[in-house]
Amino acid sequence: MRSISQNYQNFCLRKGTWRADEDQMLRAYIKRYGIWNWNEMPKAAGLLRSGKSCRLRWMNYLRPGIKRGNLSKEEVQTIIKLHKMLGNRWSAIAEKLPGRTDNEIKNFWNTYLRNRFKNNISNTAVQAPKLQGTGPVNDINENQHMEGNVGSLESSGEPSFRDQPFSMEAQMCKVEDYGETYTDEMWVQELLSYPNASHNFECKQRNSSDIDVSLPTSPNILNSEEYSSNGTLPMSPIISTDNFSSSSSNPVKDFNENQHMVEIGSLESFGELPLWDHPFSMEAQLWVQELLYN
DNA sequence: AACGCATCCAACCGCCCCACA
DNA sequence: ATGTGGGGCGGTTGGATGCGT
Repeated sequence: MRSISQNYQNFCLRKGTWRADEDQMLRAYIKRYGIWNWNEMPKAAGLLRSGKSCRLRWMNYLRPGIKRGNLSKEEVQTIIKLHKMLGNRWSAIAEKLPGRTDNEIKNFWNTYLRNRFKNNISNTAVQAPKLQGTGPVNDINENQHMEGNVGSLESSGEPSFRDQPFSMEAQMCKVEDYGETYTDEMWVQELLSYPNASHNFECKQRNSSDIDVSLPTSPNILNSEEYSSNGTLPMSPIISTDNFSSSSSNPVKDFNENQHMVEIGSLESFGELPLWDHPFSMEAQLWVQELLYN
């Protein structure tokens, strides 16, 4: 139970964006006295801020060693990899990225990645993530070749992943993930193992046997050389059903002319799971591959 | 120039965990 | 065993900014 004086103090506290002088006061105080008690420090430092607010400001902005600016390609890859393993444990992910904060990673993920999956954008007008004040809006052109940059990916000097044309078969058949070759089957299993997917799966108390992720026959595998030299991405790529068994239990039952998976096993029942709410768009696939491709 | 919409991200909020009395 | 407070975490909000018309 909070005391009246505590409530009064909280009432008097400032909120919102930190001013430069507040930053300076907090920085100077911690430099001199160190961190000893977040709730008491603001008063001692002469700040009209809550301890929580001070802690957050320090941890996410003022702390020495904080990196500002775009995430590097390597950092993005690390985030994706760790998110696969850890889910939304942003602080755990941040530990592996020196200078990056959990808040920053969380924002990045929410903005650039989750929304990419969530949005099922028209398959001929794919918009790449836009970076505020740092780069151009990226559009995929009529030939479905992405142009521009994604975060700081363009700064690597390496040929853009987007410069490489992909057939839909190639996208579905192979994704390089840190040296691992992903088959279609692995791809589906990987997505099923997605932390949120399993969470929602548990919430719905579904039997795991409801989902059959096996692919009775393997689709043709194209290596990177093959699909990078295979001409341009077709305007309306359609994955050949010949690549899959016609088994009714096939999770990748169909691939329609709109480049969408019509049904992925029982996944359509994951109502509240954004990833599964929408079928994979061309954009989502390209985006993931761009980030994972070496 | 002005307006509306979209996007980003710093900051806040509520909850949880843990140490300690 | 229980209550309390500090710290940490993930989810969400809203102000700032960019962009298109």
